[in-house]
Amino acid sequence: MSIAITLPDGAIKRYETAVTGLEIAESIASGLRRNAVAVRVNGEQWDLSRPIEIDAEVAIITRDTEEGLEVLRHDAAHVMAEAVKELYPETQVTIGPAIENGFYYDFARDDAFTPEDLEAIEGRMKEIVKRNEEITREVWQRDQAIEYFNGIGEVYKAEIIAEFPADETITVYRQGEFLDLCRGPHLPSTGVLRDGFKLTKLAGAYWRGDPNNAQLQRIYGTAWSDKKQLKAYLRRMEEAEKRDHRKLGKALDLFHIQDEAPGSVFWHPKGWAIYTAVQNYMAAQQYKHGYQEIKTPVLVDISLWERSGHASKFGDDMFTLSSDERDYAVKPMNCPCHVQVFNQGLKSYRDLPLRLAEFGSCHRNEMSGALHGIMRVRSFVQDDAHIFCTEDQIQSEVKLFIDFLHEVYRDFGFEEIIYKLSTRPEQRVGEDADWDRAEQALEQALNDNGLDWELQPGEGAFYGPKVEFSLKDCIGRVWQCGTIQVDFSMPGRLDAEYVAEDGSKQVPVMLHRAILGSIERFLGILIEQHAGALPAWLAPQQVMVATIVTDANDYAEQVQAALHNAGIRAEVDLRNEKISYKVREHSLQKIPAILCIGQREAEQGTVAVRRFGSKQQSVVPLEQFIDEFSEEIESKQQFVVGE
RNA sequence: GCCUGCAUAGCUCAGUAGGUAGAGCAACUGACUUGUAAUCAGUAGGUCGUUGGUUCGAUUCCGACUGCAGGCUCCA
Repeated sequence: MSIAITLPDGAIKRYETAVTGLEIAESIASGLRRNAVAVRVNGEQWDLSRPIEIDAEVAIITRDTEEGLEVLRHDAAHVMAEAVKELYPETQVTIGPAIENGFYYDFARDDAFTPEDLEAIEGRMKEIVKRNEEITREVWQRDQAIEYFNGIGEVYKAEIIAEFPADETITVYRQGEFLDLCRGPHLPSTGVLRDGFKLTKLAGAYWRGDPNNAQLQRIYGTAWSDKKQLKAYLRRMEEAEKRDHRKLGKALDLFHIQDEAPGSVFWHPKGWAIYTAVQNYMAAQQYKHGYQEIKTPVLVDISLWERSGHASKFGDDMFTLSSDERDYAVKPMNCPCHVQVFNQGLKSYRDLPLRLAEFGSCHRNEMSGALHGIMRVRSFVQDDAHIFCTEDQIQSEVKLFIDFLHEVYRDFGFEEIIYKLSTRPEQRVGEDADWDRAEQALEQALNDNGLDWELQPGEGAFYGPKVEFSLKDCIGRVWQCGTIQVDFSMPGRLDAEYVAEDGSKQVPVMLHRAILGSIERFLGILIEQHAGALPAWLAPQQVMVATIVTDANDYAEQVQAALHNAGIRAEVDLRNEKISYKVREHSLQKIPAILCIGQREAEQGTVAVRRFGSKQQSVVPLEQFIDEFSEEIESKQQFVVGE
């Protein structure tokens, strides 16, 4: 018998007997063996120590690759579980996967883990790594495994295994005294994990993600190929946290939130300047793209929400109030109101597609634990719009919308967009045939645009499937911003109709769509994306005119007036302070341009320009600066480092 | 809503093994007229989130509440 092993470079190695990944790695280079964490055999991940007995394509997985890191992180979870079992034997283990940048493990235990426990666990993990326990794979019968785990009091593990088919064999991994159900692969021994890991946080998590189940204790950690990588990651996170919109919102005096209005934002002058800049931009864009802007009431009788179906599904999350013996809801969304506008007067097929847009002020009683800065609030404004169209027009409208969204995101400097298609949920309204067509229309539009999208089965809205467009915040959390949703149900429920070509009355299809989503959330992400240093067209203060001597005050005010005349947001700083003091302060405020004005500038009609992010100055005539800066605003240029 | 943690001056934070608190910056006053990331001196500023309890005495210990943070769940 001879086994042919094909390596990634096409080379073929022959072995007389079964060979392990570790042996193959060793035979290629000792460095490769040192960095090996697992092996890919015919596309499947295997343990390095598992004998390969047939001809196979084999690739060694090393610790510095994404795939290798995933193996390391998964092992870190197991080592953590072993440490927890050693320190707190009464604890039950449940599941512990690798995740982006790290891993977690969910434990069941009556006493809560404390931050001090975390240190102890991490210390024990290091010991386990030092012990370098061999990790071995064993194949068990399902029933044998259930019996074993129940026998040692690990009922969660037994429950997981009990869901496998009765005749299925399962794999368990043994390291020291610790035995865990696992598909693998795992490292040959705990020492291979090395020291690039750290436990980071403690959290509650429901068993199987269901709030009706017991709440487990989840310990998160991060793991990297070595300590250097770990430190680099921790430094990156530290840097990223400086971009947090809540910190910048305070430091740059943009907004605040206070106890009396949880989940609602108090916008300060500078924050509101950004807000209006964004909203005005969107209004102009929507007009350009064939939308008509409307405004609908915030307080609407509850009966409308009962007819639309929102009251029964979201009643608990709606703010309601009574007055003059009528019950009202503070609108949580705009669509039923937009249908009311559509319903005024008789509509013809010639009116379609009809695109109604609104900066709709919405309130939702979000759970207290869900609130997050200005990203997740109870009071927000959507750049909402509803497109009333025929079924034939869905495809092209969705395509137009995606192009529109891309144009907007590009202007704001967003390159990385996450696309998701969410399909029919269990609790829904409408016919399955309609859902079929709606889902296909969205999928088709995504594919026509050549986008790389992810399917989220069952995550659609109750009235229709949706495409979500998400962006990441400073530490990589994903937030949904844009969306487009196909709705075959609500127009009918709310009696919308139009006269078709043949004179018959038809129910239009409604597309719900938003590009920014919640303006509040979008601004939070925008602030983080730019670390507070917004490009000139969005900066709340675009130019600061700072005097060097009081003799230049008059000229500085003339400069400010000239900037105002050119439509530039400019402030003037006449304080009796040194110019370096003013430069420092306005630089910390991340103002795009500081114009320093001294005796010379006053005499020559020039300005000394210092752009944010640069230590250079250039002295130019005032008119030239205004022209160039206006052009920069006009073209929505991204952040520019000055000459 | 659930789990864990946190709440001290306008901001960032220190502190009290239980005896009603301190720094830097900001603010205010004065001096300095200044050329590109902090001029100097002085003054003022806090019911230590709210509320019960233990105690001779609570900002500190315990409980409740509110809010915030990180997760979980939810997200029309």
